Amino acid sequence: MKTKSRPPRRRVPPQDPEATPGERTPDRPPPGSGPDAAKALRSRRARAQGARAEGGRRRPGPGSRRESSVQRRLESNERERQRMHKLNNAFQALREVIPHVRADKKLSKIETLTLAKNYIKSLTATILTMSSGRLPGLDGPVPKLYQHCQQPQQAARGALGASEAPPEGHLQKFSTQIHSFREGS
DNA sequence: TAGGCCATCTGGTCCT
DNA sequence: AGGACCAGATGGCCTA
Repeated sequence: MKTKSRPPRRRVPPQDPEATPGERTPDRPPPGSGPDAAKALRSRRARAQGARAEGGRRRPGPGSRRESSVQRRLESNERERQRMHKLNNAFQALREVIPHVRADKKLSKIETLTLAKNYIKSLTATILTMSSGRLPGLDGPVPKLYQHCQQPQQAARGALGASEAPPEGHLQKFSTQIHSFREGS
C-alpha cells in the first residue's frame, strides 16, 4: 500500500468536455454477472464509444496534441475499467466461498468484506481451539494466530467469542452474525 | 421519493 | 514515462 496522507482533493471539471462522467453510460445494466451482463456491457460500451465519437464537439485534427491526450485518457479509462472488473471478479470469487443465507440476494461489497473477515476470524479461532494453539505440520505454537485472537478488538466488535469457547461455538456465532447481517440489524 | 449500491470518469500520487 | 492505484464526483438503477 501507499502513503495514506494525501491532501484533500478538490473535484475539478473534466478536462475533456465531451461529456460529464455519468452522462456517458446512460444505460448501465443491473448488477450481476454472466453472459447476458457481459453482452449488455459490451453493447453499452460500444454505444458510449460511438456517442463520444459523434459528440457535438469538433474532433481534434490528426496528430494534434489534444487528440493524443484524449487518446491517452481513453486508454487510461479502459485500463481503469479493466482493473475494476478484476476487482469485481475477486469480490465475486470471495462471495462464492463465504457461507451466507439468502443466496438469492447478492452480498454487497461491504457485506462481503465484513463477512469474510469474520469468517476468517471464526475459522482461525476454531483451528486454534482444536489444535491448542498448534497447527498440524508445524512444530511450534502459532504465535501470530494466537496473538491475533488475543487482540481485544475481537471482544469489542462482538462477532466472535473468546478462544475458550468450544470449537463449534465460533462457527455458531459466525452463523448467527450472518443472519443478523442479512436482517439488517 | 430517499437512500443504498454501483459503474464509470477523472486527476493526483506512487511505483517500476 | 507510463501504468497501477486511489479516492472524489456523478448519475443510473433498485428497493423500502
